[in-house]
Amino acid sequence: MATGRTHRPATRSRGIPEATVARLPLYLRALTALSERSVPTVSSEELAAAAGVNSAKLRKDFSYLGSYGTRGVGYDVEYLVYQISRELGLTQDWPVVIVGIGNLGAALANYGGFASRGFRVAALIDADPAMAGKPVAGIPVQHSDDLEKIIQDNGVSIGVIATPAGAAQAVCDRLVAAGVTSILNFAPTVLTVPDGVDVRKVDLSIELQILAFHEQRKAGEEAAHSDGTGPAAVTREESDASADQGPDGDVPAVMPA
Amino acid sequence: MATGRTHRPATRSRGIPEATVARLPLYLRALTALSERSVPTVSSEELAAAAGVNSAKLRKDFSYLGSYGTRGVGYDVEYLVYQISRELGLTQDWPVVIVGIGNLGAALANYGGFASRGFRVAALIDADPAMAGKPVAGIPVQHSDDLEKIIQDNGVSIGVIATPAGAAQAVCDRLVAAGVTSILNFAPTVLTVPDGVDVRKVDLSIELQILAFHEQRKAGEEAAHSDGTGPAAVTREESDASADQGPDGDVPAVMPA
DNA sequence: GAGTGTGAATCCTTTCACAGCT
DNA sequence: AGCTGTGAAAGGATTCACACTC
Repeated sequence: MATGRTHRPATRSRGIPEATVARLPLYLRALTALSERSVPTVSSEELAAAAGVNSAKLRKDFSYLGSYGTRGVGYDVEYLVYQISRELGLTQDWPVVIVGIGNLGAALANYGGFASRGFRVAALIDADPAMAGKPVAGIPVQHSDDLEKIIQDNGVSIGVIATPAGAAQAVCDRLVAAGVTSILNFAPTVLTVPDGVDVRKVDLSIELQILAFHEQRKAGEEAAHSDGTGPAAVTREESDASADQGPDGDVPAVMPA
Repeated sequence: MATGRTHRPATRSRGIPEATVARLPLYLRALTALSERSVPTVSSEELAAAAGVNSAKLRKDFSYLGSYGTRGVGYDVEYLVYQISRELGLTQDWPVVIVGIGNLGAALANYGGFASRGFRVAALIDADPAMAGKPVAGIPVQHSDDLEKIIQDNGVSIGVIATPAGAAQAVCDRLVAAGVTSILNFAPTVLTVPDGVDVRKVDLSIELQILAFHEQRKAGEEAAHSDGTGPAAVTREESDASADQGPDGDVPAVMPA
């Protein structure tokens, strides 16, 4: 789903399934933690537990990357970190711009997770002239009039949209026209983009609504029979967060305050 | 994904596929927009375009809810809004607590999308004593010592975790112990919860990493010529238009202002 | 003995295409 | 004539289970 589906059938099989790609960052995070604790190797079982997936899935996922494990032993942590980083394109530095420096944009700018893993906040952009020059997370906000120039000067190909829904499509169009080919959209709107541009969306209220659905069901079930099924036993989360959706994101409006 | 699955073979079988559930909020948003414009009915084709999915999928999704359309005509907007809201459990009011009122927590508290659709921010909770009493989005922050009491007094069953990663599991445990059964997790950690508790996660850096993967692939593909440099100095120009999504084939506008 | 790598089976999701209602 | 609702086909993703390697 999301993202570059298209060019696939043809050419060489660098064919890693989307579902696998979506889990690689998870594995990477777990591996990084192990690496920091100087753990030299892990079994699929251990790593799977740390990442919150099951081990068969993890092994299958890794099999798409190649045979990086050792039978009877497990995986070399450092080596795997490198391989996954390379596969994800994180061995290089990606300059990112964030457009829309409201509460959310500021939160994103301050979010350490970006900088830590291959991403660098190259610029913050906002339409409000009053914001211009003000530093957020140590980076001065620039006015959106200069959007195209900023994109080009910094060679940015990834943009983050954190504007109100009403402004998102226009911002998106300008980003794309200026050369951005990947967009992470936080605005609750469906973005329309040309082919070849990837959009992923993160939609807070949608996630809550999905939870509400399950919550409601639980309430209904209880009514049926209080059952004696042993509760508990521990499971792991997982969920995929942010349904990825097609090349575009979500839906039209109804906006926030 | 997530969610406690399978208990019981399910007598009732309110069996709506997860993938469908994840799209219902999307449809709902599109329908709400139509409703506000007083549009009385929509065809699956139109609604699908607005939601960014294809019409066959949409019809199949709706078929799990029942037969709410009229052949030859389409769907009654108001009626569908009601049916989907009910299915998602949004006809009732869900009190939500947000734990961790940093940049992100504040952004969430201010996010209008919550209040608008069945959710009510019942309380903001933070571990920093200095925050206590300070209003964020008009709601006074409360100290985390009182977490259990707050949950119980407000009958909260949905919690949002926006704390740093290190604090997330402990907060999660306390929420669950106090009665919360659905958690939306923004902290970059895998949460372990008892069976019967749903966790969905939203992970910003994972989304970016997925984009980087595809971005890298694009760069590699056009490697036939030019460059030699990193992704930083890209000059793009592909983009052939025609986002696939819209089954109708309307070509997106690519121009900015 | 321990643990990876992977065909084969299973399950879930999407897409097709058309019968059937209005 | 138009559009929904849905079996059936196709495609993915997950899980099983075991041969194979260290």
